[in-house]
Amino acid sequence: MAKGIPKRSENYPMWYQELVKKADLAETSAVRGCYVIKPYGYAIWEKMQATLDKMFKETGHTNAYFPVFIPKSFLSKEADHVEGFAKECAVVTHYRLKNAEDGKGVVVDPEAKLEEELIVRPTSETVIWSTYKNWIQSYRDLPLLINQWANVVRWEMRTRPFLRTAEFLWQEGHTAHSNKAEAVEETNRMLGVYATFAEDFLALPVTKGHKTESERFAGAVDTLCIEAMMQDGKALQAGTSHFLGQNFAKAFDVQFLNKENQQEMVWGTSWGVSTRLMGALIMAHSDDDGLVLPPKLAPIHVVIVPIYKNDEQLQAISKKANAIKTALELRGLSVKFDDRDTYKPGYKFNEWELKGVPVRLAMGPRDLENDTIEIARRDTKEKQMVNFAEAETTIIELLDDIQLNIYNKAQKFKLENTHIVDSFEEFKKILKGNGGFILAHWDGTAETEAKIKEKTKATIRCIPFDGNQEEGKCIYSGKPSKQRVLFALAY
RNA sequence: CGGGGUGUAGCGCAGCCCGGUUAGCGCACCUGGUUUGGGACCAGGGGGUCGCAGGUUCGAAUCCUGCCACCCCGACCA
Repeated sequence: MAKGIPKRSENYPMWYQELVKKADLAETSAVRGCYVIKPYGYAIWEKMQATLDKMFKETGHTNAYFPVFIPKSFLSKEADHVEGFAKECAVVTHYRLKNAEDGKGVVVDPEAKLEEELIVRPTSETVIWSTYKNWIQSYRDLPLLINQWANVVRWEMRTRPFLRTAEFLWQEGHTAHSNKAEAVEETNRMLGVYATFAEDFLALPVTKGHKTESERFAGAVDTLCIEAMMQDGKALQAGTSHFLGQNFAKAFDVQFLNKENQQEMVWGTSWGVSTRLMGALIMAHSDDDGLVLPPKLAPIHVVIVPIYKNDEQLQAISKKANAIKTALELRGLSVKFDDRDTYKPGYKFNEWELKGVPVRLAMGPRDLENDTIEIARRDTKEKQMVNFAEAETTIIELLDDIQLNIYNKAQKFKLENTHIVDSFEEFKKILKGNGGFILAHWDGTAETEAKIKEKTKATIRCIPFDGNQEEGKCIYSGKPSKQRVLFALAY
């Protein structure tokens, strides 16, 4: 076991936080609730960004950037929206400091009070729709498909690295359409992009579905989401895509002239994923030895650790190590030759395992003699000895296998911990035990949903797309229901 | 904002109850040497206004009072 990390099974939250710290992903900062993302953690985020950005462009979107400050009045234009975010906004009231009269530091200059306070964006619908009003006049201006990479601030009471932070990095897509069908299609398309990204890159199986009315995004007509299962059985919302209807168009008076020369309100969508995905990645795959990164998102694919007793051996090993490094790099892989002479091999093995590097190569005197190399995979910790000449192809195949294996393992875990439940007693029993996803009937009312939450802390994560239509009785009220919904404890 | 806890070296902690040499240990760091196929060892070394402010006392990390900060569990949330 990695030194200093608690066991996953013993204290999951602490294991998670320690892992984030020990694997060099992030650390607490001077500002409460704000975290520093360290270079290794940021490198993973950059990989996610690059992949998503490509997918957005492939679906016709372009990037732009809007201001971080939002005039207070903007936020109140959409009633539900302001209600949803009002409680967690950082507000800028002044624009200047001055030297304190007692000579101790600086104070806010009361003379420099802003006429209208500015809100540090918790999300950008309002600034963006106020801008779209100027950009959209005709049906020819539509659809407008924009994405923004940005930071947002939500003043949360309790924070946890990556999962919930006062400031976080994300992308937010904001699109405008001439008709409802097209906007709905866009909402679905982008949820699909997220699901594909989660499954193919994060190696994380997700459940797609609709949020219930009470869990819906503030200002949306419909909120779609992908929900993933963490290793403690809790659910994590990994991405959302909102159909905004004409709510923001009405709030900001965004109209267009259609082909018949009639004014119409624009239809909108918005969708986002955040650095929370980092949390998902960590919690879904890591083990007691540290991170397990899917090759497609690993900043370093292969690390080479030399084992040597003297300079001549190191020279000989370096030559071969650099040869395989170059060969793999030509295949587009990121390879690290760890020739630090300040640490022993055992230390390096543990360190790279902690950091989740998918493949480790070790080469020592024995390998020089036999013309072999040791290949170790992070996910299963299996090692194999192969002829040096075969190393390259073995590694390439191994990386694909690891990506697949990590996904399959997560998928198996998800299936094993998804329960079909027909009584409230069993429902409570499962939540008290290992948790997981619970598929149960619900009468469709917010009252029942709230009661269940109050009694069990479990929430409806989503109404799954792939749920079979079947007659049943609500697990709590006994009233008729047509479809099972997904319940779970959530992050 | 409720309930609990902790502040002592970069990190993790002991010492406090029962006041008394120069405040200690592990990790990390620096120097030298031996090591190197799963977190090396030996020797030497550097680093502290014991959270802050008062008080009690011949004497306070230790006792008392006040303040501050942070963490955990709830409520809130991507």
